[in-house]
Amino acid sequence: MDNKQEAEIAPSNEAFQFRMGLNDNKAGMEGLDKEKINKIIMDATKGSRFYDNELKKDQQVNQRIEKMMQQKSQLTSQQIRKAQIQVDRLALALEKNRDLSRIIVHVDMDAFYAAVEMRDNPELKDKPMAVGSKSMLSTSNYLARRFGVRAAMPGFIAKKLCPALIIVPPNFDKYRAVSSEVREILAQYDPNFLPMSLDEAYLDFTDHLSERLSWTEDKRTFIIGAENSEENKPLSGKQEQVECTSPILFEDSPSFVADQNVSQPGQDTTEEIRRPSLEKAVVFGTSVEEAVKEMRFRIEQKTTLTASAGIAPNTMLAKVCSDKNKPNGQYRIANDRQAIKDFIKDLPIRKVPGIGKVTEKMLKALEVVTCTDLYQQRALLSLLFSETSWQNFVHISLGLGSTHVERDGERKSMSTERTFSEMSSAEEQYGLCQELCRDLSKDLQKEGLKGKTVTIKLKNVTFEVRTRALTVTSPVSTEEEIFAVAKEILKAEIDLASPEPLQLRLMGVRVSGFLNEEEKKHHQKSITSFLHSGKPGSSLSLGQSDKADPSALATGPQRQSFFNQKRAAREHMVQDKQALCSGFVSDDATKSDSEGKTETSVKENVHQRPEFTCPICFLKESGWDIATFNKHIDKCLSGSPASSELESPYKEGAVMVKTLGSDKEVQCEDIQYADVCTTKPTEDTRSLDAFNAFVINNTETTTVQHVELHINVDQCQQSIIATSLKNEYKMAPEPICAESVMECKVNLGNEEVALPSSTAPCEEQAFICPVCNLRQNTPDLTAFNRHVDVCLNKGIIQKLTEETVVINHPVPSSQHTGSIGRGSSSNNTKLRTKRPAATNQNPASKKSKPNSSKNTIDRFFK
DNA sequence: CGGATCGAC
DNA sequence: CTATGTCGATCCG
Repeated sequence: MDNKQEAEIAPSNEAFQFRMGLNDNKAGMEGLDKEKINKIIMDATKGSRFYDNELKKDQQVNQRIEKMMQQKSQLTSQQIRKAQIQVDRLALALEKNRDLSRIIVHVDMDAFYAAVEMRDNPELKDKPMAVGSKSMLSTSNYLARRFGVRAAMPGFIAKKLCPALIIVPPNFDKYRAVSSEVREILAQYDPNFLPMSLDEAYLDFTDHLSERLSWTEDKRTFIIGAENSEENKPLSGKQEQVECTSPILFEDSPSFVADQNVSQPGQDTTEEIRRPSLEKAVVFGTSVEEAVKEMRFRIEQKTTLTASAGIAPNTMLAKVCSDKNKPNGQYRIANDRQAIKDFIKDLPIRKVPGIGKVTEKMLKALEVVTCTDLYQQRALLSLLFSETSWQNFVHISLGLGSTHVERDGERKSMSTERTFSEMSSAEEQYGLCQELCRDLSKDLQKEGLKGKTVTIKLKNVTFEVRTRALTVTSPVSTEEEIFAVAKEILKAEIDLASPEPLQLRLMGVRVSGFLNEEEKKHHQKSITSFLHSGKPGSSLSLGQSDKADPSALATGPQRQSFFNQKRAAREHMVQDKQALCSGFVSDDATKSDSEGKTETSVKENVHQRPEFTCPICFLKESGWDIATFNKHIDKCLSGSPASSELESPYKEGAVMVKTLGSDKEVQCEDIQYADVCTTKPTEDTRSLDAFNAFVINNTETTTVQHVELHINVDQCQQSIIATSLKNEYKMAPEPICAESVMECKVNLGNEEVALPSSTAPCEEQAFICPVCNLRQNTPDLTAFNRHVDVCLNKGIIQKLTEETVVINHPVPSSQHTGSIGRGSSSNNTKLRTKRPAATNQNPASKKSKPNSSKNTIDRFFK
């Protein structure tokens, strides 16, 4: 038993291995070496129930890896080659589209909580300390880190590593206060900066920098020791300025405080810096580095705390950079492709945000450790991981990331949970559950949220976690409402464990499935506020409103909402967009938030016009009373067309066809554009042209033989362009149209993707009608387009639902028949796959099947 | 929709 | 004695 245990534990111990930080354990300093640290941790860990559970989790990961390796062993070189082409195509497109125009900064306060505590209590300054509780630490100072004391480590283990460790309970209010001081400074470099937590934020410095270029020197001059005057203003505004005659120009790498406390940020001589006698003016340059130094300088002046920063062309790289010269340092990757490549080359994947412990281990099993490995194995990875995952990998290995900082949308859930000493009595458990519901309901009501899904989370004394959820029809928010649901779930769990009591160490309650703005209005049956938020036109203003006021719930973050989609679709169909505004509130009404004013103006508006206009389908009706009108809107909102006059939004389609000769290199001339509008010509040719231009620029001379098809439906030009780059064969936003055309056109390389057998291989310079499959060897584009138009008009376009359109082909070609919308033929499934949102920062997740965890589930709570 | 898992702070 | 709390995303069934 023992032997076997040892053998199994050995490889798993990696999970507990301590990772030495870059700046740890400098020679001559007090501390522990890595081996000692690991031994102490192991001794304190082994045999605990926590450890048992960790081992079990580790085993599960190992099983996933095993499955993955087995999958890998069954791959043929053929498959890999094919995948390689696909992946490379994505990589090529991404590379072409690389945006090097932005300068993103990630700021990160050094050991934030610990630093604040040390600042406010001089006794702590030269002692190892950490902030947290006996059971869990949230951060430690740099002295404590030499002993291996880290965030997310239980206090009792930290004490074993470092008996002298002082553990300070957290003061979140204080941290929040300091944080907002810091944020005031950040806002001056990017008013739209994105805070990730109290001590971290992303900024887009691009705009600041271009302005900064024209700034006079005094706007970039600051005084040391002036942090107490509400803000260290640029010199020009200062009256009591001191000896600005000899400004200190900053040198390159050592920062302003470097000479005073380079290795010991905790022990800095803040008194001296503060003392007025030391006041000096410093001038910062106009470069990025200087600007960021200036920002860090001001943070330190104001708070006596240091920050580190990373500067890069995108958020992912900036984040990695900010870690590079921490603490109290900064690092920049130039906006230059080669610089990025050099940086990425040996970067361990674990460093990149989104790659955690598990992903690291899985990739390690495939001998992927650095970003270079990640790139080299891209084809393999695309076959072993989910689409979102491998595409994320490709992004990472190319050093790509989000190039803009955007605030998150509305919250999706709210929860509270508590850990406690073992609890077995059902009575107690119900009581606790109610208490949690009470707390949660308070929080929910603070934000005015109601949700339809209640989830409870239970953790065993053996650390097994299980969650149980229930979705109810009417949204809940009060303690009673939530508890009514939570109680049911809890009861079911208690009953399930039956004679045995539940032995819990944690319980949590979560509410999700919030009503969105529309649904809220809907629920209130308040048509006035509905109209208020539904003013057309606001979504056309190029996202300005978003940035300007992210807190404006009424109009702001609802970009992707059902309502806006409908509205946008409708707007696009109407030639004169101005016309839409008639009958709605005027601009200033939506703009100002003075409630009474807008309310009345809306009411008047509705009152004075006996004619109602549905804000969703824009149907006008004069005979309605408000009740009928509301009913109509309800119907419209629920997704079914409330009016038969509602036109199909799928009026336009445009197909881009590239016809390539076999094994011939593609030249720009080979690319033909066919506009196959169904019933109406495409309205927005400008963006279509942009799209074509892109494709043409993008083909270069690849040897890949393929046909691309892009369907352009309703208003989504932009997003289609963006997403089509991600994956060529999934780009059609309207699967029906895409498939029906694809089937006769697609010819993806010689041995590649299976095609309908009747499709003859394309010949060079030949046009094939996407509808009737007719081949025309005379390359007359206009004639061809005319033919396609005619052909399409013969086809009957039927609107089945809001989302599906079926084209009945006049040509009885076998592969065209059948309803393509629902279940359809095998190899086309990809075409129908709905794309994920085109976000860059996706945490990786795996495709490999979940381990049959039946066993563990059955044994849960035993 | 429900449940599990990952990842970040 | 003693291993957090909260949130979003993703994947699978």
